[in-house]
Amino acid sequence: MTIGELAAKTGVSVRSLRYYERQGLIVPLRRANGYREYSPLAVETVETIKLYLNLGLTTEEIAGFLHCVLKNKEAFCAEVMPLYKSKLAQIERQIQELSQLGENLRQRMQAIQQEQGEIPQQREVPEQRIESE
Amino acid sequence: MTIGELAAKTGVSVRSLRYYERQGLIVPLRRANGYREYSPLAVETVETIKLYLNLGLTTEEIAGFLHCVLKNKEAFCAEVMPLYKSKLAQIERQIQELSQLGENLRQRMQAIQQEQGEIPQQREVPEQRIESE
DNA sequence: ATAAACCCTGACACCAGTGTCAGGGTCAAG
DNA sequence: CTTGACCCTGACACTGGTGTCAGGGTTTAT
Repeated sequence: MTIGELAAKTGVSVRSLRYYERQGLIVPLRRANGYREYSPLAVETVETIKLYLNLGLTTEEIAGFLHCVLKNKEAFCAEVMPLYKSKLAQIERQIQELSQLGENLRQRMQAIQQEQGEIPQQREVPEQRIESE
Repeated sequence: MTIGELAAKTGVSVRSLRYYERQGLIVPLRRANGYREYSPLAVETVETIKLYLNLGLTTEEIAGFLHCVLKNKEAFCAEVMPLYKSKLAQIERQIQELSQLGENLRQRMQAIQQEQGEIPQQREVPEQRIESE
């Protein structure tokens, strides 16, 4: 199977397949002419990679346990749980930060609306101040 | 005031001040020797930039209304509200996506723990499958 | 034999802000 | 006059996955 055929079967671009290879996720054989030769199992491998990418893992993280989960059930791969835990913690940190940002934005928006309510006549904006004055 | 002095007063690195200048946020005068010369007002300007960066705005977005808010109250700058609204919507989208990711992770973690509970004997991992086999 | 469709590698671009280095000028205190 | 501290510009790196192009080789069907 050539890279183009694998791309068609999995919906992953040729570009991305070559990137996964560089990341050590899927390393095909080579034909005499230099073309990549993928085994039929490669389809399942790529689908697995897609699954973990959709879980928010990076290719580098996936590289750490992909070989294991291709041969075993996820539960047998000791690398997986700690990774999921730290990834989940990281996601929750990000949500926390974004929530704080959103709260700040809401407060500012509310403050603006109050000011506009207090001074309904919309004053026109004067000329801008330039730092180099 | 030189760029180093402004950096010391604001806690913003020299590198970042030059970046803000390239983004059009703060444009100082130049001395005869080419050194940047900042007015005392530059401190306030940089503090304002910091405030908006902390709100999650980009330098490009800040550039669109910075001149206005330096001269007026925020409420008088028509550019601000729509920007806040779209930024807030964007943040909420990101939170939504992260929450979905986290939910998926939690479900996988739970599934793993159930499997481990059902099959307590920890089988050792066999040799890895290599794609190029 | 030629054209179309495929393959190869290497490289730049994107996003955003910052660190850091190279290579060179300036200024102030000793 | 020399030294150290400061300033200048330009450039690369980082993050992470993908698009895209250049420049070139291969294969397949006509």
